[in-house]
Amino acid sequence: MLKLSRLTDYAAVVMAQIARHSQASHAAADLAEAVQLPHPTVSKTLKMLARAGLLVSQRGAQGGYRLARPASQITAADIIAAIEGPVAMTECSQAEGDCELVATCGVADNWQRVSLAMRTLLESVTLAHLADTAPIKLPVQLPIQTISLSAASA
Amino acid sequence: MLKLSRLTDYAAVVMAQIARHSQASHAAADLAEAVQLPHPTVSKTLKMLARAGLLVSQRGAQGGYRLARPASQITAADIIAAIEGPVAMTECSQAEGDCELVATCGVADNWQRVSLAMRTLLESVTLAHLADTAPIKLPVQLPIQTISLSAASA
DNA sequence: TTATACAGGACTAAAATGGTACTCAATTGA
DNA sequence: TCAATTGAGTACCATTTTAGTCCTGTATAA
Repeated sequence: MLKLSRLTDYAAVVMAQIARHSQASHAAADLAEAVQLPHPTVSKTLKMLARAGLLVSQRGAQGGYRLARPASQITAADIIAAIEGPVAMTECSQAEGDCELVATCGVADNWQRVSLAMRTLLESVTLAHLADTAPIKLPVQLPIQTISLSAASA
Repeated sequence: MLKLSRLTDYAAVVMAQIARHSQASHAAADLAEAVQLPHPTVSKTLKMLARAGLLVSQRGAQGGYRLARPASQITAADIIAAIEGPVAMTECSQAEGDCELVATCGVADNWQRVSLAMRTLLESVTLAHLADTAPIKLPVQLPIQTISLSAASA
């Protein structure tokens, strides 16, 4: 299904919630209440997002989380990477050389190109888009063979 | 990481192997040998691909698997769907109405649009592309807001 | 100094995934 | 018609990943 993990899904929802009131500081408990999810889980998600540099945290009374930068400068790829690690479709498209089947595989190169295209797509979607109630406008897909990714990337 | 499962990865490799010699019938054991993977696992993968209608199987002596249609008419999305089910990024983008958090979620619509764009991308990559040793040419990504997906799909 | 709120880590339960084994069914051809 | 070949189906187990909880520590504001 190529699905996001549930935590990643939560992360997106929570980030959107924060983005909609980006001036204020948000306590984990308040956010959990707002999005109707278990407190400890939301808390865990927030910690991961903060460690990835997408949120900044403030301890103590009146503390909480705020966006580390404007919502328009945080991408879907950032959020996914914060929870699941770098966006990559196959093992070998993240860690080079770990796969001892390269010889018999024969599709590695092409999967990596597809993977790159997906990452590009996810990088073109910002938190501002996600949080917006208006429909996102996504890049148009021109017919195949308009451009060679190999030329563009390598 | 938004990764494919290992079985899906195997499926792609095996399909590419078959596509490169699409005239012949391929026994599961031969394919396993060719791609250097455990027989039972390859066999399982082949069965799933056959059940999804991507391969046709022939029992008995001299039997084996063949492509159900030309490699240019089998897409990456087909292969992924055969093993993992329909391509969808979130729970709610496949089964409508199952999520009781719609009210507090606020990002469902937009995730679905992203999901659709990813599916479109995967549908634009065919088995013929994957099996080819030459680099795939992927659709060019024009700058955002060129076209509204909502207008295109809904 | 006390209440608030995040940080970090350990731990457990549940689910998905991957892999194996075994038996059955179909086809070919001797 | 029988034996060899090869896929089909199913049940099972091991491992890993994921999700969720809890506890203790630490920083901050009032």
